[in-house]
Amino acid sequence: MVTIRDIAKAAGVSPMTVSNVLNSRPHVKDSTRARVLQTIDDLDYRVNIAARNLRRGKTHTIGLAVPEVDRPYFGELGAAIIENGRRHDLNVVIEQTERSRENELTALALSRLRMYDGLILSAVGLGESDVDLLRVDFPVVILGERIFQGPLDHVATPNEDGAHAAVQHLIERGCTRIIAVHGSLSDDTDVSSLRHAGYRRALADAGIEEDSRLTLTLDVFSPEAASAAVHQAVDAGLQFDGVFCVTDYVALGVLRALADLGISVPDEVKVIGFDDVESSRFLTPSLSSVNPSKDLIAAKAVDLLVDRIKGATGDPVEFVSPYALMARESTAVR
Amino acid sequence: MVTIRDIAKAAGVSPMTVSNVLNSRPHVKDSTRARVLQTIDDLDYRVNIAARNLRRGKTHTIGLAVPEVDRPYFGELGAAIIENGRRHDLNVVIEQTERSRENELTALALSRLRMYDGLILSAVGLGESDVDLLRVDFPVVILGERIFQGPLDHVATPNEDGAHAAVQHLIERGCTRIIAVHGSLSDDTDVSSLRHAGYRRALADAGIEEDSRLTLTLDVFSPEAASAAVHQAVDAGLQFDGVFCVTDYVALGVLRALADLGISVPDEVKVIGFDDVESSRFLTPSLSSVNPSKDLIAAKAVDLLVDRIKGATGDPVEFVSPYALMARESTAVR
DNA sequence: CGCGATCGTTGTAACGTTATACAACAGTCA
DNA sequence: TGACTGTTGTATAACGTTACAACGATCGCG
Repeated sequence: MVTIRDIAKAAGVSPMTVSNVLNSRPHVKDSTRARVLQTIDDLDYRVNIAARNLRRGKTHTIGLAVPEVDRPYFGELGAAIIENGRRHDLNVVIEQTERSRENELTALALSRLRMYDGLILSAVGLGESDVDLLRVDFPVVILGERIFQGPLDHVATPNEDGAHAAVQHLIERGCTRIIAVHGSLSDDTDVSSLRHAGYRRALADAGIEEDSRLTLTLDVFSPEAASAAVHQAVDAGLQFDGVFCVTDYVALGVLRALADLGISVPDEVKVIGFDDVESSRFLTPSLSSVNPSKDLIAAKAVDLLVDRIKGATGDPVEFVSPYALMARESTAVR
Repeated sequence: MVTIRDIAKAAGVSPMTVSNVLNSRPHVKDSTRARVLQTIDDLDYRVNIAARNLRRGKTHTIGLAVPEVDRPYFGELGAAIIENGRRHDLNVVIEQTERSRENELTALALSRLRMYDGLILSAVGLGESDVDLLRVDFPVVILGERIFQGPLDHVATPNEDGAHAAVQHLIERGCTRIIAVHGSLSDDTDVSSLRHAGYRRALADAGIEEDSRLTLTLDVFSPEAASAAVHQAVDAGLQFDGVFCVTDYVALGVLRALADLGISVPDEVKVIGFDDVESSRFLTPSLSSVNPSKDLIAAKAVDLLVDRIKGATGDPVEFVSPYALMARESTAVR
């Protein structure tokens, strides 16, 4: 392995001068700089990042831990975070927690942390009860779904208000019997519960009485499961004219099931999702959805993290991103 | 920052003994071990990974560089690689190259490399002409699309044969005028060119004469662009009864355009994609596609990389994964 | 011409961990 | 008794980089 010392020897300078050249610091004569660069090129030298990180105590890298990298929403979120990281000269690496509380704690607390200057954690497994475990002396921003009044900065999705707007939109378009398709409502702060609260509030605001049979709960969070749930509901004779899906990902299965059953969207049933994933615009029918301003979420999360990395010590910040309702064919009136 | 030395002092042992405890090495009395562990817990000590990596010269982490993390195919690939990495106790981090040759070279050659024990690079910007730049003395597996007879192990997608099977399938279902929707055919080894070759061979095998007007080339690789291209072709009066899409991602735009134009799939036009992304099963109509055995690709890539990390020095391996044709509604005959 | 400021460069000492070699000690066996 | 084995522990010296202080040389200025 070629080290800085080899370069120094070959170029006839001290290791420190090589280091100065590598870091484009001033106070190096142009001719010396050129000679060192030439030597670096000749010997095909590469900086050893581990050594540099050790010495500097910084890695210029932040981690992004998401539940699943193969869910479109998290792919798009990752791309947005990477883009914002670049603005601050930060390298971003993505890790997967597999939706498990344990892995989220691992990402958060375990040794690996030390390879990053900070972490953006999209938490779905951790809950209010884990607040004490979040007291880490390390820059972390909690992202996305749950509400935390914890010790960490939090960038939240407008879950309840967004869901409220979505369901209100269905009601405005004439729906009165609206199904809600959710993941399991494990506690009061998971995505499904928060969005369900918005659903209920919208019904209440419109004076529509809630019917618990209209809430379909999935044990697995997937289009397959959503599709199966809709099939089962229809087979059981459930009447409905609208479906609010907790995510676009789930809506994919719902739309598919309705097509299988020969139920026309939007004529017989209107469907709306949440997340406004790229592909939703291209489905047939195109899927109405709530856009949670992913780019803003990413920008805010990175900015907050950078502040903390720089040493900001203020109280934890809670930021709820705005949302926009994207009305498309799946909720059209004709 | 609490170091191993602090623990040693507090527990009344040498730093080396703490290290031995941390790495569960033998030759430490149980009582000593317990005392050290207690001290570690008391002082809330965490290993400094940078220091350990420097000293050990290993990181137990591999990188996966993909063009775009927000394309479903790469999300799914990432998930598969992570899963296979776990089998070898390897941490996987994902980076984005933005489809640029330059960034791919950066990921490959630049300093960052040193934070990983190896790299899996899904190359779309690099070409045959860059072969010399690939002579790195570092474990790297090239993934996916292009053909390389380079100095590195290569796990290839069955591009030509898969495309051939897809187009043959269209022909068997009665299509005779088949559009091909591609990205730019920049050289002979990019995805589009390879798959296009399969398209042409299938036409030739069936005795269908090629019509160059039926090849639609996108300058941007997106559903939007694909949709626009189909609109334009139809407006120009182009007659066709089948569409072969270079990826499912592009097919999304094609299906959407056909729906906009009131052209029925599969009755008037049959459509097939490539990649067999998860959502394709749920589209209406569900999209026929070529499944390139993503899991096998991931497993093979990780295995090869692990071998190289362990020091295997044999000739570069070229592995082409098998494919499976998934016939769905978009190519059904009724 | 003398003095402080600036420039270009260097030596030294870490950063926190671990590989290596070896020391101290107890027990075993001939 | 002494040579040996095995256990438990430690001292030392790195890994490759960079912060810091300090050096001689050059320069501008009064």
